[in-house]
Amino acid sequence: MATGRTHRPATRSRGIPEATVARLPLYLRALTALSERSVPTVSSEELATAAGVNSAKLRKDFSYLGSYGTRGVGYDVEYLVYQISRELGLTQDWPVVIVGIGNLGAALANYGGFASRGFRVAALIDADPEMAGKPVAGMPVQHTDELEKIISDNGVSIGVIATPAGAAQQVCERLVAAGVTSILNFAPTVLSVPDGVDVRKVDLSIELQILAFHEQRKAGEEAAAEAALPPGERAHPADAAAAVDAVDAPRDSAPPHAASRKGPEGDVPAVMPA
Amino acid sequence: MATGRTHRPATRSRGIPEATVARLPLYLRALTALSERSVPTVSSEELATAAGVNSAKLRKDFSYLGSYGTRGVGYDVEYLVYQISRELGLTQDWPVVIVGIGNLGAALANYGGFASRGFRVAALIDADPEMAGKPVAGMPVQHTDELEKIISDNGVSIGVIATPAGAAQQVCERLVAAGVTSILNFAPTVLSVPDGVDVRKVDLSIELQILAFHEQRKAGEEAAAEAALPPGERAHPADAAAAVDAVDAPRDSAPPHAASRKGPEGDVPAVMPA
DNA sequence: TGCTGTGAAACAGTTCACAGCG
DNA sequence: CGCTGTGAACTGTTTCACAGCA
Repeated sequence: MATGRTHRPATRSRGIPEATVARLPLYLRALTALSERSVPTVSSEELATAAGVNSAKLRKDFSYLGSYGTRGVGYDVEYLVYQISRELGLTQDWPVVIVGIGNLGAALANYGGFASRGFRVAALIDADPEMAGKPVAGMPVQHTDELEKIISDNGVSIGVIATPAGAAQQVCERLVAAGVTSILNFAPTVLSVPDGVDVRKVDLSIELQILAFHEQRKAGEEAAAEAALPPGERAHPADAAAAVDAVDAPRDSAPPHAASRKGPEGDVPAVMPA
Repeated sequence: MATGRTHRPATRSRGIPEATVARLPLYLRALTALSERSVPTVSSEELATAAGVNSAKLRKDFSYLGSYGTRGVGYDVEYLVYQISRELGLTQDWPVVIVGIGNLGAALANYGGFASRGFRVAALIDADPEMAGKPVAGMPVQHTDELEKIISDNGVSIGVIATPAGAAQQVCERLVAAGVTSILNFAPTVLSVPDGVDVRKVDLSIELQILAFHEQRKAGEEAAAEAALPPGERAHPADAAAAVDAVDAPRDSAPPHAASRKGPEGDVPAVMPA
């Protein structure tokens, strides 16, 4: 996902693993909730539950930041909130621009969670001249022509792309040329960026497709369980899934395109060839 | 993220790694684009570039699905589209419900990428009686009271939660009780679900926070480069980041809460203790 | 005593590099 | 000869289990 690690020769310390970084916001959210309830301290166990991870992982994660806990007691909530915020760079304000004010862009502009944690929407930008001047989330939409000026006037380094796929790469290039070095991409396309620019993507339909994969597999397992095949050469889950498939029959798109192929077994894979 | 792997003792084959599954939609998208341009075959190199990964990874990924390529030539685009679609379970139709028709929910309802790849929005559900009956994306919003009936009447197994955080867990429980086994959660909260239910989450502010982390680090590295400290005991990037911090001064939230702490070095870590 | 912090083991994912097939 | 398919090495992440401190 995020790319462009500036090759640091691992000079000991301060190499916080990417996986850990990705969880810090989760911990922060849980801690903020505790803080609001004026809970003074938490154990790794409690906090881990609240954040939806296991406690060993949480402790390991925190160990990369330093020794902020007290043995026998736990972690001081306020202090941890501060340390994690600082580590994430949230003790400063990050102006962001949102480019592409369609349904999604507008929803993002209205999303409160943005402002609440160190991010400030500096501008909304859209290519449609009709949109220009119209208020969205209490802020006038500006035209793409202004993009470069907006970026430099506001010192924006984080851009959010919510344009259609076709426009994304071009917008991305303009953002980068204007000085943006981190991009959150909602357009369903791969962005190519120069080294040193980070891109993270959020793709709704990809997430659904991943769920569908697991869903299909579950259906397969049920079927397999019900079928109660004789043991020995037991069917593996995918067979059952394939069976379900056969019942439903291929829906749209490319039909099997004849045999003459060497997939595991024509189209309905049985047991993998040894 | 996705949980509830039904412990299969790895009876050889058909254990497609989660990381690979997460990339299949990416390959599929790239392949679909090629297919539309009537490109008959691609090499791993070309396809990898289009999908934004490296070719070794792509070949390894495909090797989990079977041997679908031709040595010396590449992959047949149409055939691969079909195989990946099938593997992902997209040869069947998945009805989904969207719960929570606020800005984001409405944007999701209007999002075309849903329908285009095997997913069909079966219903839009909201708790607000005012919303009931109103058309969103050409479809009347239904009240939460109908949730259970909608799920079972349509055989929905995938639910999308776009409610405020406070309502998410409750909605989740109702969805699960009604038969949903895969959930895509946009609410900024941790959902707890029984075994066998998959949850994937999309959290805008988390993505931004991860970007902020890297952004801060970049700023730190620049500063370190400019400062040109004497070599030998070279400052590591975090020091510079801390320095930036000091200039900006802690913004909102918890102040340092005094010394008496054993973090790397009080509040402004210098060089890590040996 | 109860909890953190962390080495060490286990596991997952990526990259390398090349054998082997069309 | 060019490209796939894949063992093997490597890198990153998670989990275990327990020493050690408050």
